[in-house]
Amino acid sequence: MKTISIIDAKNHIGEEVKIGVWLTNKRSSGKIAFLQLRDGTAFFQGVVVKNNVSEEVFALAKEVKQEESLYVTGTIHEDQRSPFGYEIELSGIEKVGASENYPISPKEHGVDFLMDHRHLWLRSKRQFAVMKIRNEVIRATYEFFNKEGFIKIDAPILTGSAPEGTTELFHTKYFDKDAYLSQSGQLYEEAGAMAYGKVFSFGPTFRAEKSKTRRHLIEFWMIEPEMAFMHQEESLEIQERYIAFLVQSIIDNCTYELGILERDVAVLKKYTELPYPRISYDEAIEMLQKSGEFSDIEWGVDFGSPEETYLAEHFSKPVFVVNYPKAIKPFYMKPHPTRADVVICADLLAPEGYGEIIGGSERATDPAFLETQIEKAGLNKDDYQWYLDLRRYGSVPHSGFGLGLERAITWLTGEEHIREAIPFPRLLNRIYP
RNA sequence: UGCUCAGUAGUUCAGUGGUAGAAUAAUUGACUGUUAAUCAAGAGGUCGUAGGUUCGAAUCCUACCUGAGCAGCCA
Repeated sequence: MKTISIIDAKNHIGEEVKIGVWLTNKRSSGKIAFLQLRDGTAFFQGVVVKNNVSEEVFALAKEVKQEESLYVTGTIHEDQRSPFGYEIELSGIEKVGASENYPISPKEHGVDFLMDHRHLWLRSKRQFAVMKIRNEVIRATYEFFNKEGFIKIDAPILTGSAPEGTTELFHTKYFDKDAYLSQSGQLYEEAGAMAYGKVFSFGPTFRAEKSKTRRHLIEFWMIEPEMAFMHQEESLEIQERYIAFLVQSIIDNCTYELGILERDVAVLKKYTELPYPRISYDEAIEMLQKSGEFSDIEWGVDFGSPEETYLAEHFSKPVFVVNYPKAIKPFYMKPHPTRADVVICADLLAPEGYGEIIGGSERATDPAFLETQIEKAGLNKDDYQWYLDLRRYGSVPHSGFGLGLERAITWLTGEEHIREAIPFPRLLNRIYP
């Protein structure tokens, strides 16, 4: 007898098969029992008919408990009554691991309770769907950048330099020296781009900010491409192609999961249509000033979350906001050739109020300019000598961007909160489990 | 970090000064197509913690702890 996965049930209609499963729920009557089963690939139902099985098997079907692990054997059937389309009529049940008083019931639970049981919550259907989509986004990311000629260059997680705002960095020791957990791999990716042309990183980043919103994690994963011999406009084209590719990949490969989440595929489909609109920071300020709601906003300030949502609502697709004031952006961004007060950069705002998912820019290439910038930002020049070397030895125009993985997943899945886009979220004051 | 709200049964909540409640889960029983199944039964509590007011506090007051939502910061 073949051992199969639930997701492959459609290829085994009429066959007797064996599956290793967990019980998610159970309904039974005197002569029939319905066991809701999951195996990590999908969810479907096992039917046990009293007259067709031994007394022992039916008795076992009646007493099996939520989240007990089982080997079940039976015959796969197509069935219109099943939301999954297929069922298994069981002939045998073998208990593998017991489960007493499983804490998560099919009914409602509060956030705190679920977060304390995150290790078990992951078994639930919605969490399953989100994690599968997360996996598809990661898989599609590798596919996209490989096919575009990028290579993956891993940035270090422990860094020795201490930028000015150390309050938002996690401090640790590196033997007898100070060290900090990475909050971006970008500067290292620039070194990678000068070595290998087009590179990207994918790794965890850490921000010790006291952020407490539905869009922030303390530990999150970032995808940071960096491209040599590339100006802003070409970078924006790669960014929008990348996002469209992610959307198309989950439409193609996550139909079942999107169905579980009740995510409207027609809405997602619109996000694959390129190009995405581009507006300048200046135009964005004008839109906000005319809005009524934000009419007192002045040129030079950064947008808050309500402003980003307002801007994004005016477009049915993600929108690039380009060329922000120099004063509110990091030291490494390239100054605008004709406007001293802005830099060449772009943020990509997701629709539906999900906020900024990409931040990127063209990078400054002049070593003297960068040195001044580093001083102005109050950073230690010695820590950045290696970074300045990148401009001393064959500097070229180059651009890069960073995508917040969990932000993108929250948006793509239509979830309410970023904490559900990562298996074990690290949130303000929450590091268990 | 600020503002707002909330901590009562395993869970989700009601109870706003006078005997601690419901639903659901778990347990036991009934039921041949259930989909958060249904029906019946019994069981389940240091009302976040510490003080205070009162004849009497889950309820009013003070402090603290914990969580959530929003904001700032950002991806």
